[in-house]
Amino acid sequence: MEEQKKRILLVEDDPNFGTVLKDYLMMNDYEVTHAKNGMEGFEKFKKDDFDLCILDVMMPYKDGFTLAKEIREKNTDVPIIFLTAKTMKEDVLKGYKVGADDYLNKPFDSEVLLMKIKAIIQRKATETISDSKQFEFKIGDFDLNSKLRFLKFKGGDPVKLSPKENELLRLLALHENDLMPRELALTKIWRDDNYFTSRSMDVYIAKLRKYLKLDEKVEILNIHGEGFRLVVNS
Amino acid sequence: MEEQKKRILLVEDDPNFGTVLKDYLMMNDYEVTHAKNGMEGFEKFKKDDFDLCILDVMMPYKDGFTLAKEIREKNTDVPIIFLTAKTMKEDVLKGYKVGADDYLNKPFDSEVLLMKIKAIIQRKATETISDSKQFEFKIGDFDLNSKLRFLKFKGGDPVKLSPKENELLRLLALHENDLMPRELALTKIWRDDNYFTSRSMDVYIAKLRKYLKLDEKVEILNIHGEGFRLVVNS
DNA sequence: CATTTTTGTTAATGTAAGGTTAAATGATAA
DNA sequence: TTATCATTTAACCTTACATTAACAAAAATG
Repeated sequence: MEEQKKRILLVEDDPNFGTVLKDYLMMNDYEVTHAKNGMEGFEKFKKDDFDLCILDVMMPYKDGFTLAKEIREKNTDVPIIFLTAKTMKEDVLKGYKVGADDYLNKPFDSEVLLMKIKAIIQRKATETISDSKQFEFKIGDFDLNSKLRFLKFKGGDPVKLSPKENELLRLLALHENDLMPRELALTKIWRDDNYFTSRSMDVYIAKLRKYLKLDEKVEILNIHGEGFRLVVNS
Repeated sequence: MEEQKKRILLVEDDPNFGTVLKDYLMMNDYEVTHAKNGMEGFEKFKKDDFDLCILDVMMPYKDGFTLAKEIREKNTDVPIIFLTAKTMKEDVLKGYKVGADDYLNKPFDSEVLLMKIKAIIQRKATETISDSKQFEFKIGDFDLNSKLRFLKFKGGDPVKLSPKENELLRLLALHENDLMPRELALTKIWRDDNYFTSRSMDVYIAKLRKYLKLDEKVEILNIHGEGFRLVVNS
């Protein structure tokens, strides 16, 4: 039974290198879409579902980081590998901030790249078991539509949620009645776990609590030092 | 926001390099156990729970790969980072085979190492969502949920437990009707066994007894000089 | 039985985490 | 640009926790 080939988006402006790499990946049973710059890369990304993105950092018009940021806005989960010239520490660090899964210094060994690709795709595969896209939730008397970013109470008017409010409430809902670790929200939503992001999160928890007050059966409890718990009392 | 410090097992035979690295990691808020060879590394690994292992590949007696294999037999999940000299492709590939999460070529940039450590530990944190076994206990008429840290008596309201209360009660429950040695709790929970931690533990025993008074069939007995025993009389 | 050691209990203290509100900054659209 | 909204930072406050102290009681020791 031939498994579905994994799809890779390769964004690389050097035509020679790009082509060689694409061929090499295809020889190894990946389906590869090659974009020649950041702009084109983003267009192709929007049109298709990819299992992995490989982005060159240095590109004219739109560099790899900017592209990665745009990609992350659309999709918080696709793995991203950066290709950086030499050992540019700056780049590496910046890459991790944007949510890179790995980076490689050019020139690199193609077998190593292959191992990394395999490892990363497999990792995502195991993660994505319970992560099936869920965007609509019933929370007590509320309906949350986190695709359209609104929260509706019984018959009332839907309230618009800001992106952060929305993502946070969605994460809580995904773990309804269970612990939603602080760290999880911070890394998934804020992509950084420090004093300030943590404070920011608390502010958003307060906002959500305000919204949710309409239904007194619904509350967000804190588990000191661990995280929060969205409970619906019946 | 002092979350529990993450624990790293560092196995590195070069004493200078090892010590420097250890200090650097400790300065960055990790708890580091330094083993000077593979043998010692494995002993220490068995004795404790670590969030991450950093293994030098080249070591006398037992090299990093062999050690990694042994570690994997005990634990399929701990992230492992290899330190390999130069760009030894062989090593890198072999490392991935053994289930490495990453590798670094010596010499490496310490900031990069730090980013990798952060990224890897965070990744693991998000993966470890549904481990709901071994966290729920029935103690007489009580239900202990030690993941959500609450203790519920029959129909009553759940009482929140502090981290220490929770861990201690959980340890007692794991040994229900049996001796739970003082030393065990002190090393597992307080990570140190001295006069003060011992006094602190007694304070927590008192707190637990207070909670458990609701059910007169449940009590915590002291075994002088040995430890405590959680008994449920039927 | 007197003394030392271990355990029991309560209260005080210091620190960290979380809550709340408002102001400052950033980002976006009119 | 202004005006508007989203997000972060700041300030201040409250609560939660762990430790330590102080003293009482029990158990062991010789």
